[in-house]
Amino acid sequence: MKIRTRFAPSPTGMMHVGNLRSAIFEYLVAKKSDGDFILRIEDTDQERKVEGAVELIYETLEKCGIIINEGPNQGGNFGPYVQSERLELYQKYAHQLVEEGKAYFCFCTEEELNIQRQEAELRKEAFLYDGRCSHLTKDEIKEKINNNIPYVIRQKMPKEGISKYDDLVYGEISIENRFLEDQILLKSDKYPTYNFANVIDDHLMEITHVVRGNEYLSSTPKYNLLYSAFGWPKPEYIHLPMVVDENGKKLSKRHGASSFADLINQGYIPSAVVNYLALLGFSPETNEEIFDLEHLIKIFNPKRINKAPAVYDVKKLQWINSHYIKKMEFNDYVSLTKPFLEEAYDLKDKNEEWILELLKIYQNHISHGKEIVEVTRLFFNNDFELDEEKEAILKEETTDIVLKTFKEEISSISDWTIENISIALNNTKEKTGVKGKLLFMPIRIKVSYQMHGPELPNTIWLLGKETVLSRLSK
RNA sequence: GGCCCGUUGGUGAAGUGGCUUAACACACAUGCCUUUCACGCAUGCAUUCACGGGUUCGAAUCCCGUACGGGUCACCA
Repeated sequence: MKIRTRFAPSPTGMMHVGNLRSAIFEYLVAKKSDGDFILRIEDTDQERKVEGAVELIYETLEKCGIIINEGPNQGGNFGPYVQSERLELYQKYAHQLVEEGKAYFCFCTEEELNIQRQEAELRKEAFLYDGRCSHLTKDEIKEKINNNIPYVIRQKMPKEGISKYDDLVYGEISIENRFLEDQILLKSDKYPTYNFANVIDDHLMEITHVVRGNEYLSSTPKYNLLYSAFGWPKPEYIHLPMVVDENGKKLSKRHGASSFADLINQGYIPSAVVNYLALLGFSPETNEEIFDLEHLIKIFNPKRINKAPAVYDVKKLQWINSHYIKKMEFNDYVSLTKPFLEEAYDLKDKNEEWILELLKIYQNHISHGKEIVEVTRLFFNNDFELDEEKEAILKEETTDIVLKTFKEEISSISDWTIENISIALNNTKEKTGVKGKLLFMPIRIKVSYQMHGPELPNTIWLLGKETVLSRLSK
């Protein structure tokens, strides 16, 4: 049987990295066995629907190189792929269960239930719906329906026994049935609940492997009870460990840089983000950490997904991204970084050669596109504070003579080239007898206000003779 | 509170009963290279796997308990 997985986001606006990570794993599970990856839009919550969200999902998956086999835009044999277009289906199946006596109409209002909930809370008990509406007679039901009293449809859950299932990652999970509530299948607005629509669609779309976050670990028995009620085969379950922030909390939308679009806007590379996200809860058998999607499919193995929460570590993402930046073609690197530079600084009196050289010397130094702005600030601003460490170096006894000599050497350069600047540095070494750190540090600090940076001659060349002389004189 | 899940170095994370005197990566430190730094290369960094018991000739790996962390208990998805 062909393996089929699905990514089933709700169109609520942005693409969270946690969602993307699920999509990647779902894609990997399918592609590992040459299966199909399906996109299904779960828009049963009318209130949270956001305009343009579906387009954003498409755009994101495309940037990441994830190819959708079936979905709203590409069609397929199991459509429609948008839940709001499948409403009759849910109606039909919910009523089928009612007719078979496996579900019932419930006329309890939200207010009534809230009161019961509060009472249970006062008694420090967990609230479970007591199933009172399941005892209504046929006539009572008919009367209420005729009077247009709103209702929901609830599934009758077993009161005793144990439900268990095998998760590919977490192993056997079991829960006592008495903790399960008669779950709502159809809401009073005639829309299905998430759980119900999910099961119906996964079955009708012949999904073989359900891959999702482990927040569903304990509600999966409920899903299984639904499959059982219909007599349908159950899918395999692969629950992914949760993605948490550095404090161990579930990654929230407030967390900085947690949406894919944010990362791209900061100059992260989609393939690097995919690479990093795949490492969240999975580790390959070999020690490699840098891989593209194609290679990832080869080395992926769902058995190597681990159970402990995965920490979303921006430092590691940056490291991976910087790796991709170093490996980039120079032209691509320019298109990644140049817009950030143009946005942050006034470049109208700089020529193209200068801009390209500036970008070039930082290709090995930045972790994401936007970092080019901070790192090149010294070319556009003069107001920098020097810390104690730098001041200490400027107080070295050889500093004055080094700076004085170097200034003279720079002044006498007529042809402003990197080569000639290197010669000037060398001459300074010869004339003063100072070398190494004591030679370079004072010059670097005076000229760039920094202790670290790319090649000094290149930096000086970019700064220009005038600026260098004026900074050396300060 | 009930139920479910997790807990390996500064950080991420391998490891599923003996090849482990616990991989690898990030970070950090040192050395080499480079007329500095960075890049690159090399080396170092957990006598120990939350804690306490148990099973075993042998446990990070299996069992029980405790602690801590997280998830879940909606007419949200």
